[in-house]
Parts: sequence; structure tokens; C-alpha cells
Amino acid sequence: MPSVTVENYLKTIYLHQQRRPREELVPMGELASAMSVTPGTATSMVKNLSDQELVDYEPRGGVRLTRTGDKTALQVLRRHRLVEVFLVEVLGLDWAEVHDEAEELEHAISDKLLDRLDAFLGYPEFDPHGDPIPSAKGMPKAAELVDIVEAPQGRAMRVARIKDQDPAFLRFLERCGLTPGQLVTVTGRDAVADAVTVHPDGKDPVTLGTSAGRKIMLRPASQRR
Amino acid sequence: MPSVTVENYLKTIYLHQQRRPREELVPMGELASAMSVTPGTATSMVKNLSDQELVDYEPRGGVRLTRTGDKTALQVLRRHRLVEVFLVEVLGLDWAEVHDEAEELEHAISDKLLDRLDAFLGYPEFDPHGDPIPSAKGMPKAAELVDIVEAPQGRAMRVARIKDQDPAFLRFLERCGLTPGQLVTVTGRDAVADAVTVHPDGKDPVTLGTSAGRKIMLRPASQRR
DNA sequence: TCTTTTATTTTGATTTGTCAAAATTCAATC
DNA sequence: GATTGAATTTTGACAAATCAAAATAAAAGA
Repeated sequence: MPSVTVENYLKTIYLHQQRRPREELVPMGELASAMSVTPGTATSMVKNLSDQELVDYEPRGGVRLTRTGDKTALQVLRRHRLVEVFLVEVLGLDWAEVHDEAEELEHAISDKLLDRLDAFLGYPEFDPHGDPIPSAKGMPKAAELVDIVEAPQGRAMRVARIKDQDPAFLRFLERCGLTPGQLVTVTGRDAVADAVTVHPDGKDPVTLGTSAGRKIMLRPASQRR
Repeated sequence: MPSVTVENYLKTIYLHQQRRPREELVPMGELASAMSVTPGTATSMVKNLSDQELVDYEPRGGVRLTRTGDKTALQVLRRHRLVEVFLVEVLGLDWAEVHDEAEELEHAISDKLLDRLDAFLGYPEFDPHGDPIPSAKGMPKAAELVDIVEAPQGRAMRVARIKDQDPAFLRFLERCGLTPGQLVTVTGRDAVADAVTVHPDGKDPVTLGTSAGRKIMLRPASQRR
């Protein structure tokens, strides 16, 4: 069985791979800072992962998951996200806090327990932040979402997913009414001010900087999921 | 924060201290085999715990928890037992399996989450095996229980607690109807055969060897808890 | 008391995951 | 082309937890 550390490296590589163009390698520096370790540590760990055939490592290029590594990363993500659903839906924890809790629990749950939990929760497809929950098979094909900055203005949209786990940011979104499922309209964009204004249905309009706006993903209100 | 390993040592020392006369030291060999490590490993670990003031260590005598060590051990036990209640009561896992699951989860739960869980479960006082759940303050004073071998014959008793976590043993008890809460009568004892016979209310009588019988603790049926 | 047995401790090594700092490589600039 | 700079790798060291095997102490027998 992979150690907690190995699981965390694989999960982190997976997540960073997602955020960049197809087939591109994740640079070692990026991995190191994401894992909060020195670059040298990341290098030696990645060599180790490479020996275990969990990643492809190209010296001075970066890393990418192998099929096996990918499968393991998805299992970790599945545990993480199902735990988050449980913490919010069942125990009523604040969605802003559950990420850190799940970060620990994701390494402590057996397959059997996970299946029970999944059934108990009614086989949810998304976690409280709108992140898709991988099935035992793999990651469901993602619907195409647009972030607030890129979204068409004046169209009825719905918040689908938040791409940041920082509790302060999440609490801010909650106050504004920008939580997954919420109906919104993007009402304006100002390139000079580097800002975008969004109007959550039944709430006050909110103006965000584009770096914040890019973390909030929308789908057309008409679209099921 | 103590490591998972440290938590496990403290928990194990606590449990073994319980099983022996007041103030007596737990021998290193017993600790080593309970932890499934070599004696040398136990010695070096215990020295380490002693430096952290978590145990008193008497070379060639054994170990005993300090007040601090005791408190930490009880926190671990509290997490373990609340998790067990959750797994059985909420997710419906078999009581024979939950010990191993809880063994992992007990190290991954934050104080905040634990409090939520406790409230959600209705502040239970005992886990599925009848083991008392320590409160945030400490371990509740244990009611005096008798094992099946020592119990008076012909009196209405109730199963209070099972002092063994082996799934095979627990499943056996379930088949016989010897689970916590069950009304039973001890109907006979045979010193020569080293056996004892117990009659669970509404089930068939069961004859057990005394070593098995000593793992099943009873209280008078009249006594609340 | 002397010897044997058993429990415990010591010693030296190993693995995993980490850091600091020096060395290297590659790309970019002059 | 030579030099600078940034990213990466290498090297040597360390802490935690472990084992195997040798050394020691205490208890039990003779």
C-alpha cells in the first residue's frame, strides 16, 4: 500500500496536471511548492515514485502520472471528496472547513468503509465545492464550465464549482451567496480595473478581481449538470 | 502533536495497565508483543516517551503512563470508541469489523470533528463492545462487572462488555446471542472440563471454555448500567 | 553459590521522508 | 560566444521507527 506521503504526492501531481494543457509535464518546482517541501526533496521523492512506476519522470522536464499513478490519485480524490460530502451533509460542518478535515481522513478509510459511505450518501456525484467525485471506475467526463471572467454577460448561469479550498475565500463566497447551485448573472467586466461584477439571484451584486473570478466556475442555468 | 506511533504506544500501555493490579508496571516484553515490535524497539521507544514525560520508565521494571500520557491515551480511546459507535449505528457496519477501521480513523479526527460526531451520536457512553467512552474530562468510573466464569449461577444477568476485538470471536458471540445488552443466565460451571455454560434469553445455551468466558463481562440484570 | 534461563537493553544498520547548501544544466541576455 | 540567472539535481546529514544480534541483568535451579 502506498504511504500517506506517496498518496499526497500523487494527488498533488494529478491536480496540477489538470490545470495545464494536455500531456504537459508538471515542473518540479511547482510540485515542490505545492507539497511545501524543498525542490531537492521533490526530486528525490519523484525518483522514488518513478521506480515504483507511479509516475513518468523526465529529468529537468517534470513529472506526469502513469496509468497506475493516475488510478491511485483518483482513489485518494474519491475518498477525499466523499468524506467532504459526509462532513457537510451528515455532520453539518461548514463547507469552508471540511477540506482540511478530509485531508487527514482520506488516508484512513478502507475500501469497504468507503463503499458503505458512498451508498449511505446516495452515490453523490459532486462534493460541496462542486468538484466531481471519481467513481470506482475513474473520473467522470467533466462538463465544460466557464469561469466568471470568461462567462457571457447577462445570461442566467449557475455556480458549478469553486476551484480554491481556502477557508477565508470560501466563507467570503458564502457571505456573498456564491455557493454551488446558486443562480447568478455576470453583469459587467472592467478590463482596466481588472474586475468583474456578478449578481447572485436574490442577493447584492459583487465585484471581484479577475484572479478571484477565475476560481468560480459557472454553467448555463439551463444545463442540468 | 504526538505521532500516530506515539498515540498507539500510549493507548496500548493504557490498556495493559488496566488489566493489571493498581500501580503495577507494564513489562517491556508485554508491550513489545502487543505492539508487534521487537523488544529492543519497545525499549528505545519507551525511552523516547519518557523523555517527553509521557511515561515513567523503570529500566528492567517496565512502564507506566504519567498524568499527561494518560490524558493523551484517553483522547485516543475516546476517538476510537466514538468512531466505532458511528460505524455501527450510522453506517451499519458489522460490530465485528469496526475495531480495525477505527484503529486507523482514531488518528485522523480533529477535536472539532470529534465534538460534532459526539453530539450527532447523542453523547453515547459505551461503544458497540460495551467499552466505556471517555469524556473530554476523563474515563467514567467503571461499574463493577463480573465475567461469565465468576458470575453467580442462576441469576438474571446482562452482557455488559466484551474484552476482545477479534472479529472471529465477535462473530461467534453474535451467532450465540451473546452481544452487549443481552439478558443471560449462567447455568453451570465445570471445573474439570474448564468450561462454563450460559443461557442467553430466547436462545440456546452455550458452553464456553473459561478463557473465552473471561472475555465476556456481565452485570446484574437489575442494574441500569 | 554457581550455572542456566529468560527478560531486557545495547549496538549498529536500515528505510522513509526531509533539509541545506553546493553543483549542474539550460535558457536568456549581453 | 561568454555570462548571468533560474530551475533542478546532487550530496551529505538528520530524525523517526524499526530490526537483528550481541551484551547484560535478574531470576530460577541445582
